[in-house]
Amino acid sequence: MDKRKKILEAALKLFVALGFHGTPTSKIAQEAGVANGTLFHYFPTKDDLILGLYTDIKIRMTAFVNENAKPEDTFKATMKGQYLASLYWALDHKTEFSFKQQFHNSPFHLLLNQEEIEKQLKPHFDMLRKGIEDKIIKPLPVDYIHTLISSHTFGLNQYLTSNEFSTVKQHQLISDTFELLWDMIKEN
Amino acid sequence: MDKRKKILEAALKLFVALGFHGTPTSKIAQEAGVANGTLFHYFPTKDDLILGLYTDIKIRMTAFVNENAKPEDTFKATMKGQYLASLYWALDHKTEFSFKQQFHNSPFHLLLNQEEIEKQLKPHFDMLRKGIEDKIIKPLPVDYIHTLISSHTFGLNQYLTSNEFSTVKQHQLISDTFELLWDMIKEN
DNA sequence: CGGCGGGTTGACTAAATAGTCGGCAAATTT
DNA sequence: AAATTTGCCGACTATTTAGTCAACCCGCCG
Repeated sequence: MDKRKKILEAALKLFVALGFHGTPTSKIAQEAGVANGTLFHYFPTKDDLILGLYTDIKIRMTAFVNENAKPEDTFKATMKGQYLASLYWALDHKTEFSFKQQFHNSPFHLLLNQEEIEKQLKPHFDMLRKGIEDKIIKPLPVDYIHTLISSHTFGLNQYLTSNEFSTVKQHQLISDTFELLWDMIKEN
Repeated sequence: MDKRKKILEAALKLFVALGFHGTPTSKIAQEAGVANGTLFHYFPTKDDLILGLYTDIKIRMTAFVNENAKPEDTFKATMKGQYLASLYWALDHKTEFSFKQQFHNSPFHLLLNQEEIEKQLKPHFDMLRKGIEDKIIKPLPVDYIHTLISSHTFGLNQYLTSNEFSTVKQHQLISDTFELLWDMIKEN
């Protein structure tokens, strides 16, 4: 039941293991336990499938971060909340995270609507701008700060994924790393 | 002349534009102005070609960084030299950098020899360990520091690539960013 | 009951693809 | 000059692939 979901799950697993073009649609259908035609019923082309999978993951991740990162009283606490939430999501969804990474670093990311991306980023940028106005963080271009934060998140995630740590230690490391990041951008 | 080189150049260009499996060997041969069979004369399989291209780029990059980042008197200056060199290389070789990124984030990176990688990283790790011993930088795991630095480099590069800055401004930004990074890891 | 329609099937096809192979032409060696 | 090697060619093939389609199943409504 819910074959669309099964297809997406199978596609995720295989794309991460074999790459986009390395995975034939027939194998995806097989892995999903679904006929070949059914796949094309839900996703008219392979590109549609890849893009559909990306948006599905993106939506689920954004939902998680929004739920778990409620705005706190201070600017720093709000930022930390978001930082922690996205990192924990990535750790709990390694395959999804790996897919996202692969997608962003492939020519497929060109299929994305640039306007759409900016719209999604706007709240975050607004928050950073406010932090600058209030002289809490350094007056750097917001997209620059954003790039630094996200690559930082990505790096830490890679480190945590390639080493196996206890949950406690992991939490400690994430928290400490946020402090490093904060030192980097806070106004002195 | 030097068909091998022509093949590598064509492969680089097409892989970045179309993805690994999105690029047929026939198109690579055509773009290189070389017969189909010639490609397979130099690279018995497509995987060999991808791996060959990766090592070729890696070698050229390492050579550049080693030349341009001579050990300076202070620890910080040495580190800054390396940081600048790799960033300038990336900016001067955008396509190569993009390929490297795509390669690392694809299942192909599994073809790499893990031992080999560690051997290449050793000098860098040794340097960081010395910095810790001498109480110049914070006593964090060296592979952790390394991950933070490289993701940082990657992020900055992405930022510089997606915005067009003047050379002067670019240099300024790179230098400033190193200071941010340095503040993050230096012992207080 | 009979017919309607969305979801599902899997055999099928037209096109594309990685890799082969027999041979050629220009160096290099004898 | 003959023989051998080497790099190179491009037509060819066996296989794979994305996508099609006619038929089918089954719940639902008139």
